[in-house]
Amino acid sequence: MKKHYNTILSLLESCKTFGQLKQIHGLTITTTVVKNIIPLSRLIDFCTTAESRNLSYAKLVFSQIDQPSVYIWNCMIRGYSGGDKPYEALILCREMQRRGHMPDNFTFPFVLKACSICCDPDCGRCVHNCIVKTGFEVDVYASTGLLNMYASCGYMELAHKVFDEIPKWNVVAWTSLIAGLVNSNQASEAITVFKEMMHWNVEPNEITMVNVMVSCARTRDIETGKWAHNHIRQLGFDPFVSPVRFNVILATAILDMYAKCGSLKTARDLFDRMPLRNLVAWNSLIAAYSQYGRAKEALGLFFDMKTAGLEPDKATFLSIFDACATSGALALGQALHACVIKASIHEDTATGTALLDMYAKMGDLTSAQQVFNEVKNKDVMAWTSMIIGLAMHGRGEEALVIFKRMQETGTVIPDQITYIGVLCACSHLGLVEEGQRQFNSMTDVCGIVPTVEHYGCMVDLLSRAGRLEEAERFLEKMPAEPSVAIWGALLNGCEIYENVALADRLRSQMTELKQAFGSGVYVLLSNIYARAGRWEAVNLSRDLMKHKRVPKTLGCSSVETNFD
DNA sequence: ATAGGGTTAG
Repeated sequence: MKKHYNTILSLLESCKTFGQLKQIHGLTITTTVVKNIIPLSRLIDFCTTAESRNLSYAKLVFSQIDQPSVYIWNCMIRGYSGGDKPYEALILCREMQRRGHMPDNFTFPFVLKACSICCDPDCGRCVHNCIVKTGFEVDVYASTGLLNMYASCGYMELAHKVFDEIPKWNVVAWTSLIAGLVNSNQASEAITVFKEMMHWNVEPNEITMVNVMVSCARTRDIETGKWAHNHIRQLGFDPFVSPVRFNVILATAILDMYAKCGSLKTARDLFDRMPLRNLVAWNSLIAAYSQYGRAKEALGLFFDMKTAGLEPDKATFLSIFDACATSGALALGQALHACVIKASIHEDTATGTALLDMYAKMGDLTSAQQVFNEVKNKDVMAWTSMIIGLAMHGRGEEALVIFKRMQETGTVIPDQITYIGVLCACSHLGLVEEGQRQFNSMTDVCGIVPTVEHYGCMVDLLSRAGRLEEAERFLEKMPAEPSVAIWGALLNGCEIYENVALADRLRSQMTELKQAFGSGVYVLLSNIYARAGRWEAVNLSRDLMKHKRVPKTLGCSSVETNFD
């Protein structure tokens, strides 16, 4: 009996595969070792660790144990918290308490992980209370778990509070806080926290630096990014210097930092030096080429990727559809549309949106609408892309119909971009009252603070309709300096409706500004004065250019070019 | 005997 017991324990020790485990389990039954808690614990441990997880088998063994120890409960909870049914971990934890076992310092990290994955901060709060009640709030693992739980549920104030109460901040606690800030779109705060961590002389590790790189990428802070890269080198784990144990995630994060900040040459160089490139690395560089207007190179890299044997995923398609749109590669776009359908991701919200956006930009609104109709869960961006696509192509009525349908869903709330499309549609249709109504409900009902673009749309709308005084009033209300396009829209109205007095006022206002104006504005002004026979004023308008030493090339608008 | 933080996208 004792001999069997020891044999089984040593067999379990060296057990590598699930097949072996089942044999050993059989052995415990035939040798009646089965009731002994230690081999059972080992069995459960094996079935609940990440590499060899088999939860149904673990559950089977578990159900045959009369009095599971806390260790066994913990293993089961660990297994579920890392599996595809994390809420089962929460149920098990409750069951464990019902059967008279209090969770311990090992239980909490697992349960909190389950709360994070389930995004269940209410449950997380209960666990928090339990941690306080059982006196484990001083445990660094429990606190870090809490910190992560709050951060991943978006409760950064609570995460901060937990962090502040940790007695001694180690690198993991700092990194958790940094990661939490990154995940809740507070990348610049993450950098601040990182600098504070350095101030406390806590040495960052690779995971810290991944988060720092992501923060620099998101904030386009290449200065800190370069500094951090250099620091990684000094710490001796720059994957591009010592690729012995190449950390592909850190390498990709560094690559992406340079890529997002527009240092495409450096990014490309690093990419070429990577001994191992995963899909994320390819996607990062493809996205950068696409976003920095180098569509041809994005497409080239995409084909290289296919040659290298990698299959594009959603992220790849997003960049590629954009690149197709800007380079006018309709045939390729259509072929990839077929690929997307084959991979059955055409119903995916982001993919569908990128696809419809591509068709809309190329003027194929029929296809754009078809794609739009097939998108399963249309979010704001899907609706907005469709609205802007229609508005851009002079199909304002349909744009407004789509907007109405969007409001009727009652679940999708328009954002500031949606309203740009809506106001643009009104402007092209000459629907002054409708445009004003929409502008008001945007601010009053939706609480959106209008940006320069929104005011620009209103100025454009009113100018086209000849309601120049109202347009001027909008100009005065603008939160920032009007863009060239807005001055242009108003001057355009002055020209059409022959309002020289307003043109005069605008000219003197514009002369006061530091901003540069292109020859378009000058031409407009000159025309207005010339038509009114005010030849002496034509020279005044020329001052607008002379003073600011503006090159005679046209500074065209963002508002106009995007939507006309 | 069990534990915490990581890369790409509109």
